[in-house]
Amino acid sequence: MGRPTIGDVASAAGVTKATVSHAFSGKRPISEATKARVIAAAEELNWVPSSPARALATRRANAIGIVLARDPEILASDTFFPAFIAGVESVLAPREVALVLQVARTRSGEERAYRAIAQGRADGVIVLDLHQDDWRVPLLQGLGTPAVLLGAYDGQSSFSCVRTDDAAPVHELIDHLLAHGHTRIAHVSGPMGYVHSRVRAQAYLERVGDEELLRQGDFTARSGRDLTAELLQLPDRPSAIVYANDTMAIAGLSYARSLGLRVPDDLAVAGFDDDHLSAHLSPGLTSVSTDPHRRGEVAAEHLLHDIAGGTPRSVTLDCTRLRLRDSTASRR
Amino acid sequence: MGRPTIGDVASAAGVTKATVSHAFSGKRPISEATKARVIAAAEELNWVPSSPARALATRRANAIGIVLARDPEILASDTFFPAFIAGVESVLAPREVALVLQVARTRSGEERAYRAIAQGRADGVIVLDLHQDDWRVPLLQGLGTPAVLLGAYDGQSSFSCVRTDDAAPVHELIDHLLAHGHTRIAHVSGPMGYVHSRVRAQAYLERVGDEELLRQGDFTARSGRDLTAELLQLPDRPSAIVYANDTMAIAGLSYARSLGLRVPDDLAVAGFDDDHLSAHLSPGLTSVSTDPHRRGEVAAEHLLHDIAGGTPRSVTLDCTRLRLRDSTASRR
DNA sequence: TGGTCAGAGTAAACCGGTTTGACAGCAGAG
DNA sequence: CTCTGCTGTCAAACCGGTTTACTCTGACCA
Repeated sequence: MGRPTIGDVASAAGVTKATVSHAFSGKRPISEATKARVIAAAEELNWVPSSPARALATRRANAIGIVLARDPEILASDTFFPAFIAGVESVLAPREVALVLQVARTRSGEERAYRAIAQGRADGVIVLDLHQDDWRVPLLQGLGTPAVLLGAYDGQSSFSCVRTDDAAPVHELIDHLLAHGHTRIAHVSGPMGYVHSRVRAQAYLERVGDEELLRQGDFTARSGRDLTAELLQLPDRPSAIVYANDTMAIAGLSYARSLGLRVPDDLAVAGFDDDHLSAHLSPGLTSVSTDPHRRGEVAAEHLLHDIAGGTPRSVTLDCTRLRLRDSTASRR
Repeated sequence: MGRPTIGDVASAAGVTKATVSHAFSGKRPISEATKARVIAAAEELNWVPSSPARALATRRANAIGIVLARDPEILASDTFFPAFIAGVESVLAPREVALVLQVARTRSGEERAYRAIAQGRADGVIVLDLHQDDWRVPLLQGLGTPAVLLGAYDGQSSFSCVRTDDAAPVHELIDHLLAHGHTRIAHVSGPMGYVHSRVRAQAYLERVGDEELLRQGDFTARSGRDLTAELLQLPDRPSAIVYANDTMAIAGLSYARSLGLRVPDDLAVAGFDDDHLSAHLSPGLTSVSTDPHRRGEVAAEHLLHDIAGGTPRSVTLDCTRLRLRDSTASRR
């Protein structure tokens, strides 16, 4: 005999499947005596309801999904992701909801993954790394799957949104640099397709005015290094570089140093994300902490709320903070 | 009408459910003409088979599980985890197998999670953070669930094992320190319940001989700091400290510096795990890289192999490498 | 004394797939 | 000309739960 089924429990307790089901769900009154017998039998047999069977019958997977389009390699060096997942799980775990993770490399694979989720693998999804006019939003809307968008979506959507104010800390940072005498401030952004990259770059431009010192990177250490090299070769090189994440900032910082430049005296450097080691670098790396843990919690809460039938709500979290450290200390 | 079912596709194509199923699975011969009609109908309706239904019928979830007993907070600052997941996913993604992640805080929650997986949420599990005589091994054996153990399990088990040689790089490191004149070398370990912590500590003891300078930490920055403080207060304080992970090492390093000690001149420091930023610290942190990505790949491959009915196999990967950097440079 | 109603439980339908057994039609062998 | 075998399809059973419709008691009320 394989794993025990509800039928085994039922006959062990001398009742029918329906009674066992009701005894556990409480959706129908069951006498105390019977309930006790059922529970004892279930315990005896070590019965746990089959989740596919339950999912099929209730149309609830008791799971939420996240589809990652990122290259697994990039995932690995990302500081945002584990903290975000941890936040999500801290909400999911007590309710015994599982998290289904799927990585897709191609657009069609990604689409299949979302479809698979929509038809039963999970009850809803959290959408990360929003693009402008992201195609996933209409897709999910068409599929009728509850979803929570992380970041600002500018189109129409009936989904909950969890936003943060990324512009404010960038403004604050640039104002700080300007106030300390920097006149040529560069920015190494993330891919402009991402809404969050664009918002940061936009905030930079609002203060700096033109795109002369704006370079588009891709969040990898390699691009941080290469674009730093490019910027430092300019005839009138920047005295400060603001990167869209810490990984690029650190790669840039190391490279500048390898040229003999001193940080912050010859070049001020700032990142974004506040990797947990950034405070321990030497000099400490100025960065913007974004509390991905909290964002994970809130996103998960909103999603569960929507799945339960609540009306989608959008929030803007106040959780971005500029962390000034020595890499942008005053110039002597 | 809700999402299309196989029945909708069948009637659209003018055949029965069985024919649709066979047309896709190829388990029975179907004429080219019919097959084309079925596929067209499915495409037209945007049909994707319901995974709970399929899972129920085939007893295959097409997913593998990982249960994390770690506190979500610790997860967030862990460098091993995202890279490991990335490795796992790089094997899973092309086969369209999903990864089900469950975090449990209590022992009973953890047990429920494993039971839930065993009865259908997933087809197998990867077991992380092995303890000595880990209770999960007999549990999973009893449940009959395929599993892959990450690390050495000393008891009997019929599971595949993916091991690494953690002792060799520790030996190499300590020999290096001894060769450079260090006589008092301390070790801040992880919790001794973990096999990997124990292996590292054991390797340390094999070279150092006694436990006087061995302290048990818990992988958090806080414990790294506190135990460093304790060690540095000793009358005959150590000249080198080897930590069981980078997070503790960095916290210890910062603390030592805050006391005015110079690294490596007054105190040599080494970590374990080789966080991607460790090479960029200043001084660069000596550490041991363990290639979690590769371990994830291999673990996933073994698990899929076992799920498919293969006989479990154990491997020892040669993927730990000592990375000597300035934090343990020669004393002047 | 008959009617209503709540409580406890049963039997069967259903969720959406897969798989098995049966069968019709047709080709080739004996 | 029948028998066998193969191809292509259908109908029904099955996976393991949940849910609905229904039955049977016994208590309460008028």
